[in-house]
Amino acid sequence: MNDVTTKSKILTAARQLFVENGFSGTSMGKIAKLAEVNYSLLFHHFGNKEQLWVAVKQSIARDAANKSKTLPLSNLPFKEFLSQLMANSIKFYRDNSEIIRMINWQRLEPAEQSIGVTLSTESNEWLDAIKHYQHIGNIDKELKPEFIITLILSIVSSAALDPNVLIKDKKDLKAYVDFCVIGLLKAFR
Amino acid sequence: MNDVTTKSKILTAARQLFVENGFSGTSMGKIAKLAEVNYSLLFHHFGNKEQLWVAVKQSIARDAANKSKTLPLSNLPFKEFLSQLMANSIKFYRDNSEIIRMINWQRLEPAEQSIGVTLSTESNEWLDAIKHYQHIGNIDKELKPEFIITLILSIVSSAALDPNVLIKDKKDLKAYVDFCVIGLLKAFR
DNA sequence: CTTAAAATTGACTGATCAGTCAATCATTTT
DNA sequence: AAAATGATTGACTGATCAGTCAATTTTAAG
Repeated sequence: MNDVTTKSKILTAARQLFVENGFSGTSMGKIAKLAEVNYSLLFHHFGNKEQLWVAVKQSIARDAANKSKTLPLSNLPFKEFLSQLMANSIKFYRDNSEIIRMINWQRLEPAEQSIGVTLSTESNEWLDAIKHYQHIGNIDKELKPEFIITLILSIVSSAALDPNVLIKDKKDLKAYVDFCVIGLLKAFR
Repeated sequence: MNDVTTKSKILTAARQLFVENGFSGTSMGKIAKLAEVNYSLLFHHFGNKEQLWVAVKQSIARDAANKSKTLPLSNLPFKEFLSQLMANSIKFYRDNSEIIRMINWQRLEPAEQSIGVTLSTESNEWLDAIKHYQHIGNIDKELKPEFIITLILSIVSSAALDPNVLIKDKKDLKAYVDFCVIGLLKAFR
């Protein structure tokens, strides 16, 4: 029953290699070697490569779920709310590059079953927060909350994920976030 | 000298498979089979797998360059300019999903040399257009043109690329683009 | 202590992988 | 017509791939 150790050693190694090289770029042999574990044990503990891939995705998703809480409190002034929302989201993306890579692999590689890694299951909470700020007059009530969320999310994800030529260091990023917050305030009023 | 036909048959097949499955997800054998060409000919015409991969990237980049022109004319009213810019860009992304997939493969898979497929080399023209609209008073002169471009680009790329739960059909997209244009007009003033 | 169950090992399979090579075929040059 | 050049073929290599299996060791239960 050294099972926990061995199984988790395999999972850790698989996670690292799958995140780095994707499904078809990773071989069971390399996973076994990295985990310092007999090759056959991978199949004993996980069945086959695809089941191991699924297990890795679930493991990453579980970790991500525990670290979420990107949404600030709705009793903040709207400007602060926006500012924190963007900062939190960008930090979340930055801190969870594993998930990001995994999501991107999942998008590109032939989809067996896309259950597993996803982002922003908290959409409903976002919607509620937006509606709240519409109700107290910070956001034009004519604007569709779905559009507002989509807009914010696309800004945030690009800022955090895309390697941007125009925004190089952290100072630039901070300035850019401020620029966006001020712009969004005007846009939504 | 049936070279043109054979070589291009290989390139076409390779392009399809590389775009679908990436570098390590594609085998030379499958390319040969799809191209209906002798296996050894791939090496005779392209050297090895990586050189074929590079050739495919160049081929895609070349095609994309010919189809660019996403930038509207700067003598349009700013609102029309923004509107057309977003529509053109989204259409460009939609029409060139091959390039998009290739860029994403390139981002994920171990980078040998990232020459080849890239987007928005026209950044300078974008900058000039923004500065022009700042000069004639449509955009606040205090705002950094780089930030403005980054913002527009991130909105556009997300709208075109990310599978969005909240925006399903073309009507939604059109409405969303209008929403963004109006918002950006207010934000930049 | 005995026995059953689980963990671990190493040897093995057949398929596929990228790449080579000498021989043949087709075309062009001289 | 002869020679040279390039295109094409098929047979081959050694490495790696995912996966199997029987035998052995370790651990847990009665």
